[in-house]
Amino acid sequence: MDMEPKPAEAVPRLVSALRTIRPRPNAADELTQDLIDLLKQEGLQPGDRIPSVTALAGRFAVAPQTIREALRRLQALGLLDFRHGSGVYVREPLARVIVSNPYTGQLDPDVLLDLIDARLLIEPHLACLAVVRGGPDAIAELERILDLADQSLEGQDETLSDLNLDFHRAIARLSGNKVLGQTMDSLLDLYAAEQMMILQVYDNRERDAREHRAVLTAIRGGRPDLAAEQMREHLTGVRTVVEARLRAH
Amino acid sequence: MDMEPKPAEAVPRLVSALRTIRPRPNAADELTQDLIDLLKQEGLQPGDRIPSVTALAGRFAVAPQTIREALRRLQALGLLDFRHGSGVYVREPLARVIVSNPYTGQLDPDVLLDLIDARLLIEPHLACLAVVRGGPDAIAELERILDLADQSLEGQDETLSDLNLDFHRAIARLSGNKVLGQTMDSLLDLYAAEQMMILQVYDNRERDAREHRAVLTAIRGGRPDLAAEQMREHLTGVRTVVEARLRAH
DNA sequence: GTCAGAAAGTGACCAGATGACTCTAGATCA
DNA sequence: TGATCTAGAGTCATCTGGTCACTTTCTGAC
Repeated sequence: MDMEPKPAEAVPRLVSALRTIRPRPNAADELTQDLIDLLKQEGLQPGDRIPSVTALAGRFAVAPQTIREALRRLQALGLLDFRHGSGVYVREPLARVIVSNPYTGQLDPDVLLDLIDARLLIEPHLACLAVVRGGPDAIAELERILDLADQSLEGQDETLSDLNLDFHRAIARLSGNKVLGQTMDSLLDLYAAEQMMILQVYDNRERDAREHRAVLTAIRGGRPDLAAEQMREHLTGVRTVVEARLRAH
Repeated sequence: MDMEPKPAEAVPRLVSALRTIRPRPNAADELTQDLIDLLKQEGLQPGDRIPSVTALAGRFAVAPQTIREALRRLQALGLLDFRHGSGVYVREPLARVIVSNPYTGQLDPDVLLDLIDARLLIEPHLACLAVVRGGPDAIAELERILDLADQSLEGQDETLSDLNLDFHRAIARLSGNKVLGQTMDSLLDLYAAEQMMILQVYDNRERDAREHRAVLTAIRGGRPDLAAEQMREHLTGVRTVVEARLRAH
């Protein structure tokens, strides 16, 4: 029963002819969609700078504040990156469909365990797919990440942690399933934030390195079931350690 | 320096004493976090109205526009709902960690298939968990949804579609894993939007109803493996239909 | 009691201005 | 020559103050 009294004068979308008058309520709502369409159309990639707020305001014939509100939404979704005095930059592929909430403070312990359980369901399957779809160059990439991690075994906590997560992300990407890849990216974002906060000294460096190598070996050997099993064992170990650590506190 | 004539009466931040002076750049960044903390602390639930923009501006001693930018981010994450002339309302549990991008236009065909494959990995597992964790009242809820769906078999497309998706969401919630539950909610949001756009007349009503009943029967019978298998079969069927439909076009 | 209309509250948006930060092209200096 | 410093332009961050649109509520007439 939605007989809208809204006059709804067919609005010409971006590209060329701009609308003459933008209907009052929720210009920013449509603007957000229009903006992302425009940025996609211009083929902007992560790292690229988008036009300035004032330029966009001129282009869409709205006030700069309205543009800012629309861009803020895309920032919340992790798609854009604001840099004071410099500009607004693309951060993630603009077609990304699944994202994580960047404003979750510290996760509840049970949510953290749910998160690991989710990884435990998804990642072994991805490792399996990675065997099927991974070419030589992809395997070389995985190897490169683990080599860098080995070199950082004695170094910064954060660097090593990032590299280890990169390994997991790379496998997710390798699976070829974009949705699952983005889902894993989001889950790992959450996990990384948590790791920085309460798992700072979770120091199973050698063990992580060993288990990651085992996964890579299985992938290189073309053994999907083994890759899944190694990944499962690895994450089960992680879960055990995290659970013990949560209890300790 | 910004020697503001502003008296800067020590702003009483939430909880207790926080920073005295808010650093100029990116007030909205911290504001977003502070706002969500405040709303959580006040125990606001989905459906509740949050304080007005001007009230919040006064409370945090910033301009209304700054509050708006912060709230826009939470809107993009699906946590808040702006209603012109009425107020801003809580839409989702504020602790939600995984969300979908509401500004994805039409999904690429391969992404849509990836989406179904993701469901195919996750949902059978959730159906299995639902058997273990589901009590009598939960099963009654599932039954209620399917009964309503049956009554809508001849009615609105959209109503039936919503009910069918509700069935899947309910099972995801039943699993007890909050992260996987939210992940499924996000995936189903994407699927629902797509369904509205290109699968309008995907009309396997009776078949859907039958297969949903089969899943429910397995859950009620306390047979986890069977529930997973029925869910897998159901989704495999969906995938086949969607794939055929995509090829047809 | 019902209904229409006024009034208040609230969001949507614009215009204009100031401050702060980044980046770069010249100018300066060793 | 080459490195360093500086001034300026470009850009984001925020404030102030206003107008309009929509919703909700209350009031008064019927």
